[in-house]
Amino acid sequence: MYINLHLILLHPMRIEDEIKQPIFRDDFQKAHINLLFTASWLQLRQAVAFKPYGLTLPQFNILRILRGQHPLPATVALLIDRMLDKTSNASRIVDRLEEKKLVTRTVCPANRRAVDIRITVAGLALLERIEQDGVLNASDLTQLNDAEVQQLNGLLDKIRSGDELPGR
Amino acid sequence: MYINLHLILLHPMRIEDEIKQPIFRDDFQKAHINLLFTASWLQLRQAVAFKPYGLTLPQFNILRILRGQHPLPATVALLIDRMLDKTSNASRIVDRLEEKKLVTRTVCPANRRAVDIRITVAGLALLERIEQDGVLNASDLTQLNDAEVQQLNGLLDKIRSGDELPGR
DNA sequence: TGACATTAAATGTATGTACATAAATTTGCA
DNA sequence: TGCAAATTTATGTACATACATTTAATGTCA
Repeated sequence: MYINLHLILLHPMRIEDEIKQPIFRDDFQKAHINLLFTASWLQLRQAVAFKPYGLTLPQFNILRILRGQHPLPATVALLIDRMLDKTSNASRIVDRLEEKKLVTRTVCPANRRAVDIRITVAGLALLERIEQDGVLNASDLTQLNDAEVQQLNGLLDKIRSGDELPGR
Repeated sequence: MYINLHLILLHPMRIEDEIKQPIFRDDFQKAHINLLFTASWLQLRQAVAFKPYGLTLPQFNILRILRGQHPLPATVALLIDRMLDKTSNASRIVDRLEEKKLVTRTVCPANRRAVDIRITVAGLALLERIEQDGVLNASDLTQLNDAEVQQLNGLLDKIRSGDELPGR
């Protein structure tokens, strides 16, 4: 039930082998934990890969959204709309990118409530360097072949299909 | 590439249908995002389910570890060892459980560096109530059948197999 | 014994998430 | 026109993660 993440990160093995509580109730429970655990594993690998560049994952993602817009600006509302998690706080992530001179913030002249956010030359250069170093490829699912990846996508889509959030 | 979590939470659909950037580079990239995304989806469902009980997920997990030890105490070191993420801060999560009178902290008489942490009667009662209300089952992978769940476990195990963390 | 290393927990700092609220601007309509 | 509602961003609080450092107690060994 409870797993030591860093141990597995360094010495990958089947999830049973790291479980302290003896067994899972059933394969469903195992899959549930396995899913959360594998996602953490991927995220930690990514975070470690980005660390040498002084970026966190959310900061990297926002930079990429901004590059997608470049040379047009993005507003905070656009960033929120495109981020993985809608409720996270784009304003403060942009604060940190601004401190590092990777983005600029200017009041939108057409609508003074809004803020135009633009990636800087330094921001573009940093993204390019990260991509040229192959940081993204390092965290790919290289252990799976094409058929397996398609299977996985089907299963994950199915998990989220056909039901509503209970009690809301 | 970037997905609106809360929309999907309320209206599950295939992951392509929520993507703002037009397409994935390939099925591998899609599976990567799909995995992170589905795990967030499960976690958010769980967090929402625990909210009425005034617990966060890490707090709930630590309570369960403590019940597993009960009536013996656990040390902070034992909690860290059994938690999903070894580097998270068990001390401060125990702080919050202690404020809610769900656990007690006493200096270990045999080793005054260590702290004995025990679940209280109120803590045990809360766990029982949560489980009787079926909160755990609500977040199961009910959309999959037995064969699919086994397939999923195999694929997830395979993702983490056979390589080391690059550059560490 | 006493100096030094080791261990266990707590604390500090930076970041991010989740959620509520505030502040400024714009919109819309009586 | 003028005032309420809506929009856009920023801020505040609580909690958690990640990582470094501190504090206290114990262990080791010359």
